[in-house]
Amino acid sequence: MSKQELNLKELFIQEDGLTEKQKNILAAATEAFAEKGFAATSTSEIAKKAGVAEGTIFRHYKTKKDLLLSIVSPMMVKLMAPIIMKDLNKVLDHRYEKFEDFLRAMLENRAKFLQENLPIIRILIQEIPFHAELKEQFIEHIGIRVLTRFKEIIEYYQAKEQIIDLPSETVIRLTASTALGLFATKYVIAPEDGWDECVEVERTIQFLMCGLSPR
Amino acid sequence: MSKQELNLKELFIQEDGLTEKQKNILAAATEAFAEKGFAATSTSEIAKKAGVAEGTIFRHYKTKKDLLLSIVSPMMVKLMAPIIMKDLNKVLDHRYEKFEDFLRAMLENRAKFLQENLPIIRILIQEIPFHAELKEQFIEHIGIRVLTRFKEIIEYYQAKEQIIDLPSETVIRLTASTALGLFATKYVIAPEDGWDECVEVERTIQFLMCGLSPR
Amino acid sequence: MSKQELNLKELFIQEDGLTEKQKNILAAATEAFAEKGFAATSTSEIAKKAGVAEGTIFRHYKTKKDLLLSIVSPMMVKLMAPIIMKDLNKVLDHRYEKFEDFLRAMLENRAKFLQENLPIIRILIQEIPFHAELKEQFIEHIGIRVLTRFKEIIEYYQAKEQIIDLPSETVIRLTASTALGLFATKYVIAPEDGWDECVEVERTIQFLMCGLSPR
Amino acid sequence: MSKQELNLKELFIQEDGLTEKQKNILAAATEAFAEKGFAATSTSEIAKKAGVAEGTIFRHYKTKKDLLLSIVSPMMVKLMAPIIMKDLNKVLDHRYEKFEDFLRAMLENRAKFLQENLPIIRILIQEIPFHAELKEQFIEHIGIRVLTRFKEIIEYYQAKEQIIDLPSETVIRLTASTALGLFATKYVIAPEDGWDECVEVERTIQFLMCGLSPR
DNA sequence: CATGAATGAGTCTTCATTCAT
DNA sequence: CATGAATGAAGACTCATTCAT
Repeated sequence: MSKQELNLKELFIQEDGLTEKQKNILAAATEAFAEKGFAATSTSEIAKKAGVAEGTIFRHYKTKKDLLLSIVSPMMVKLMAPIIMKDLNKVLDHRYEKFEDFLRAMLENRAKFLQENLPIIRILIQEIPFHAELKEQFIEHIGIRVLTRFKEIIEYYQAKEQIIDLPSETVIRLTASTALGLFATKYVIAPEDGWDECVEVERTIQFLMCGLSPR
Repeated sequence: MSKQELNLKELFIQEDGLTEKQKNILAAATEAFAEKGFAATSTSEIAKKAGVAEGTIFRHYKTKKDLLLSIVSPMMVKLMAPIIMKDLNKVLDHRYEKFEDFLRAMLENRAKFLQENLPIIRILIQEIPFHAELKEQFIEHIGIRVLTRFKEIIEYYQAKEQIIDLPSETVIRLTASTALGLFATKYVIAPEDGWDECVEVERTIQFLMCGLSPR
Repeated sequence: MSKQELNLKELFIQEDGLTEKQKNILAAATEAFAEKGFAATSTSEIAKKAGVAEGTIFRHYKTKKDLLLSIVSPMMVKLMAPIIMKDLNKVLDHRYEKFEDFLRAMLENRAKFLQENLPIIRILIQEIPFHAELKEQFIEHIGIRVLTRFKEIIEYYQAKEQIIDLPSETVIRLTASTALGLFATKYVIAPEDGWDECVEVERTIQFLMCGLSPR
Repeated sequence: MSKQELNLKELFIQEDGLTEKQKNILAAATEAFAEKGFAATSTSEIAKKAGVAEGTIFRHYKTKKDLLLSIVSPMMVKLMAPIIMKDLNKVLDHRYEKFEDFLRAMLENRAKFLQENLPIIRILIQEIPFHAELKEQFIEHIGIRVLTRFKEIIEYYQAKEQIIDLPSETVIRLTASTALGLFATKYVIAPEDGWDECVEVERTIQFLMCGLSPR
């Protein structure tokens, strides 16, 4: 069993009511889906990787798609949204006086979340275009709820005249693009050359602060 | 035949040395791959959609993967890289005195390119993680060549002290993230609510100009 | 189910660890291969004849060629070589004083073996030219081992001055040709007219005895 | 074009009324059939090897099987039988006084014939079991006619009391087996070790002379 | 005549899923 | 609960053959 696999198993270990075999299946499926894509992964492959019989998969997950949803949905429903909410509360409770501090805290926090859930997020991003349920769930759990939350925050800092008075959607778009670009560079492109995370994060924050400063 | 299909056929009509059937196949495959993904699309499906026998596909494209590469490779090799190069030359030849003008021109030009090649670019983005050849081609044709060109341009404007003196890679990252975020919002997220393209483009440019202005 | 098929099934019934379906598959494949040749037999045909789903064949035999080897290899590895060895020991242990007695015993024994394994031997003979693995196995199991054994026997009778003092390879060639010609006539050519086996065997033995008598 | 191929083309060059392309097709098909078997050879393969378009094959030979028969039938109808007859006449005209001389002449003559037509004879042997037409033709052209001729000859020498007074069929069987075994050893088995043709031929003749001598 | 694009039935093989053990 | 043999529909791909050029 590879190191990667072990990490994946740990991801599902906190889940309750899951037998050892179920965790194995989820871990194996996650690894395979992330690597080859949902459609190109066979259930027999997952079974072999998980060390269970093919039938066992279907005892726990009615269909292959069910298995996908069982991996990806909780990530949105149970993990992502609540964590975000909780974190956001923390963020606000701390009452970061400056938008810059809020930004720095968020970036750090999301970076950690990403790091820990990379394979599942990969699957989510790759499969969303092909599965209507996923798209709906995403819009419901992430889209609407998270967006609403962010709007409040943006408006909070706009009221304090720390950031430019554009529509909050636009501010979120610009901020999110910049942040996602940072993470994408780190995980998709960077590996090769010298990537100094801290420095790049700081540059990104300064860029955002300047770009969003009130005119 | 749907309107979408007709548009796709037009995309391949300019290609020379392709029979009518080949163009049908490419259009059908492009539509299907973009819609369901490469792995989830069957060759029989493509054949039906293209109005040809399944065998006909394999007369022209040795394997299903060959068909994918025949759609996506020219997009990189023949279309993307050269167009970018040519456009960039135009950009520089025009000697946009201000970085802002360059930015505006680029954004407009790329938006048009995207619009015209959306389905193929979709496929490219979705399939790159699963096909080593695509990744290699992308790095070779887009990654290295385009990046090099952009570096020169960034350094040109840095020398003119119009933009901040960060490493050109960082400037490119920030600019590209913001631009891609703009396009992504337009194509993936926006459709629903009122999206005023011109305004958003202008806001994005202002954001970039401020974010990248020399301190 | 034809009588032939039943006979074939009996051939595989002694094999252990084979399910009923596997035996059906082997019997059906043997019959089909013998009748139409390996390349001209389709797996769907075998499945139908065996009364199983096509997928079932591939659960037990990874490829069609695997199925061929599973029929033909054991015939060489497990059956032919050992039986020959055992029989030859019996032959020598009986210490047939006269070469003629040895010849008669061998002919009778091999005739029985042939009779029982005719279809598989047909396949073996027909497919050997097209499958390198078969050729190699044949050389290893039959060619070298059997030939070595025969040489010893020939030399034994040469030492006793019962047969002519030619190179043992030549004696084996002449004897084998004559024996195989006998069997070939029986199975390939004869069926039609009156074929008195006993008489022909005796004539063949007399022919060999005279042909190989010391000058 | 390989040396083998050139030889094969020469084989068909004497045929009249055949265009260059037809000869190419026959040569290519002969080589391919002999190498991989009829069923495992595709017409496209033959077309490529012959340097013609696929359609060209079907212009000259209605079906693939037709092509097989066009290669193999003349070998029996035009070449084999007549040659045998003519040769046999020569043999008898020479009035070989001794059976031994006849045997030696025949062996030499057939060896040459085999040598020159090896690939086609290979195909004939391999495909006869699977094609009823071939079997019929063989029986008609070779079986009956040749057998009848040989019978006369055997009886001729029996009358002269040079060979044993067994049924002529039996004498032919014994002689043919021995001769075929000689050729088989030469072409199928021998290549490896030192095979002294002349010596082996002589030994074979002596073996036959002794085996068939009147008691 | 020769071509080679087109065909669609057919090939081997894989798949998700079921069910008796 | 877990298993893995069994399934048959579907997958990618090949084939012999046809026909317009």
